[in-house]
Amino acid sequence: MPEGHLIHHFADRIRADLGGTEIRATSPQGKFDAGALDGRRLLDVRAAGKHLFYDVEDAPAVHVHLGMRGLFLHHPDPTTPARTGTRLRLANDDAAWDLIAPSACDLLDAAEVARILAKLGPDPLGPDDPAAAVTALRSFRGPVGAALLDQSVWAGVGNAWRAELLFLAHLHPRTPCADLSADQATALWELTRRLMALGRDAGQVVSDPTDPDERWVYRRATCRRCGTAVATAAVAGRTAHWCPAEQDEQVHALPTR
DNA sequence: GTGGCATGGACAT
DNA sequence: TGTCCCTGCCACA
Repeated sequence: MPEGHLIHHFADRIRADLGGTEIRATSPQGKFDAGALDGRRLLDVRAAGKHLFYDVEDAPAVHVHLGMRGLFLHHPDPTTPARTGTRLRLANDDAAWDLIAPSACDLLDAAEVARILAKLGPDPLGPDDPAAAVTALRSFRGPVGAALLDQSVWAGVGNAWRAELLFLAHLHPRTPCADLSADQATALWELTRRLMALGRDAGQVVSDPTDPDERWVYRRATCRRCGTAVATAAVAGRTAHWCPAEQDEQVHALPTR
């Protein structure tokens, strides 16, 4: 679940529930020292790609990364007991938000936060910067299927989005980025922004707005559009899914640059 | 009950 | 490229 759209989704919800209020911070699991945050005001909750930051008044920032297995749990009743293994609970009188199994939950100073942000490429759910996004994608040395997972190219895309976006763009995951035309790269960026924004608001991957629970190729046996058996192979170390009938290897079909 | 896999990424090699 | 780490879910005994 935790690709960039969900991180933005949770940042929006947690900000709405807890932002601007004094929070109680605890670590039911005991693996995090919440003392520096407890009783202080939560100023903001920010998402950048797959990273989330809590800005707390007069305290270091909390950097959260869910990795593959982390999750946020919302409790409308803040007295609900936390499940065992809850790394961090932030609560006020109206709600509690629990963080489970993150790959990162650290207190960072401003320089360390800046260092993380500096490594990230344009975020499709951040301010629109098509020129930077297109340049980053087209100058990547490798296939587009690897570029989309590289957070320094675009920040927030994960394996599920990679599969669905490349399907909709008719791009084979092994298409070299150097072969992408500016128009293709721009179209892919715009598609990514549009769908990930729907995904952020819905709290799930949305690759067909008319049927948000469906996928075109990701983890499917057959292509939802044409029925061809979905092909899979590791691209950049993760399983890529594509429709061999609709996503040609573009070795010869070379677009204008 | 067990084992394998996974929507991620850091680090060693 | 391989290894490791955070846990949940599923298929299979």
